[in-house]
Amino acid sequence: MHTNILIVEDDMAIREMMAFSLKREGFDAIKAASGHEALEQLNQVHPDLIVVDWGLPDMSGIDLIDSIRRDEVIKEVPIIMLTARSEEQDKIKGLERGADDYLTKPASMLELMARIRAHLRRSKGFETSHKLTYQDIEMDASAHEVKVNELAVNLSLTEFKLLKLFLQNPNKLLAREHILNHVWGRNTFVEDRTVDVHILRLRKALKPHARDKWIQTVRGIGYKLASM
Amino acid sequence: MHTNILIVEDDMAIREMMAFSLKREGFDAIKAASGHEALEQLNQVHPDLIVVDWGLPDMSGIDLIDSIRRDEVIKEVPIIMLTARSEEQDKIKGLERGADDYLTKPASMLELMARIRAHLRRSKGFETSHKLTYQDIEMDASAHEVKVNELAVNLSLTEFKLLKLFLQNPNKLLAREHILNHVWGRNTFVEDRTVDVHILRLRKALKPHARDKWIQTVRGIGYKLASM
DNA sequence: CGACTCCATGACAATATCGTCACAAATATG
DNA sequence: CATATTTGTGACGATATTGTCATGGAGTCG
Repeated sequence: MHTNILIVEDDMAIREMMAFSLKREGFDAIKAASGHEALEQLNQVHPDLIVVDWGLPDMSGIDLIDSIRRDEVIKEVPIIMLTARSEEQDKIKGLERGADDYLTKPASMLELMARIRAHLRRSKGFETSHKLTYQDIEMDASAHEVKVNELAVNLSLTEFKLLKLFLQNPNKLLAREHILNHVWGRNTFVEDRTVDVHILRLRKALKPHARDKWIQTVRGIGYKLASM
Repeated sequence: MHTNILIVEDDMAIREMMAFSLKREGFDAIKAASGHEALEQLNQVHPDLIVVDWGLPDMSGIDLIDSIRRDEVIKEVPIIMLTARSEEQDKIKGLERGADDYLTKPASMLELMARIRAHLRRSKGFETSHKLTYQDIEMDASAHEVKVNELAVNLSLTEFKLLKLFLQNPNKLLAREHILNHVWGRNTFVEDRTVDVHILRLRKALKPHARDKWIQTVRGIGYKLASM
């Protein structure tokens, strides 16, 4: 079976050396020299792991990670950041923003390979059960079913996606911006207020079967799923 | 929700420092000073993540990893190795043998915390909450929650940001100028006195649940969060 | 002890934000 | 094709939040 690894690195020498090492180890290397090239590649292939250089000619590696993590399809892919800087703050920023690992250049190819294998070992056999629950709310994402207190609830598609997002982030505050990106997608132009209306509809749909106030309003920011 | 982290480290100073940092960030730290102590602990609790020192008095950290990975119940737990040696061969051996990550001592606590959160994000499927605490005050920024003495406190957005700034700089004197820049932003035109009013409101909000005087006035300059 | 500066506090008006409804357009359903 | 359902948006009243001011009190200094 093929294991595809995407290398995003503008320095040709390093890029080719990494590709060579990867092939030596039996992986398939996909190459990109810039952030936009990487995004183009990602429209075609869904790699098993991505190695990203911090400093790219057109965008920061962090921005690229943001884009990937916001894409519903590929957001689960492990990402290893690579950088010439060794400042601790960069490392921490990278890890906080969604990178899974962080290496400082000049990186040892052997260590990079070892870390790649460690991450792949994890993500293989990664089976997400499509059941999500929070208290009395049960969702079977693959069957597109929602139950509250064992009673089936009928939700429109948007309401369903909205509830799914909440169930994936229980007790977390979700900004309207964030909700828009994840439920409607990044390139759609929808008013902020629209979120409110759909929250209202979701609340109405959940209300009959259970106690109210599952979705709380955080004034000035957004909403969160929480028990009061 | 509790997130248990097992620290396996024979050096007491390092072990306690790590435990302290973990608690500060809202994790529950379990401690073990040797391999056998670790295995005993693992019979009782199933931690969400394990930090293992390479050199233990009774067994090598690698042997401990082997034991863990052979146990059907806990073998999935993420493991971060920590070592005084920086030899590349050790790193690679550790990663090949089942560690998920590898840090060289003296490790920065901030980097360790960032990596811990990155691994938990993977294994738990969502962001771990990032907590700030100072004495009886607890703030979970991602959930937008503040508790004083375990009791929830309702804060407006400005009050929340203000308290967050204080919690990020405990015991530090913050000038009004500085507060304005960080809470209101650099390009907003707000009177200095406005800070005073919001300090007042924040004090009022915190007061009912706990002893007063957390936020002290420093005449002529600003305020600071400090215990008297 | 004055004289002065600086801060705490309450009141208030302006503003921002939210919940809700109604409606029209888009889409699905039969 | 006719009829539901879903979806996005504007409007508007209710409510929370916010910035500013006025006032009195506390702190500081010679």
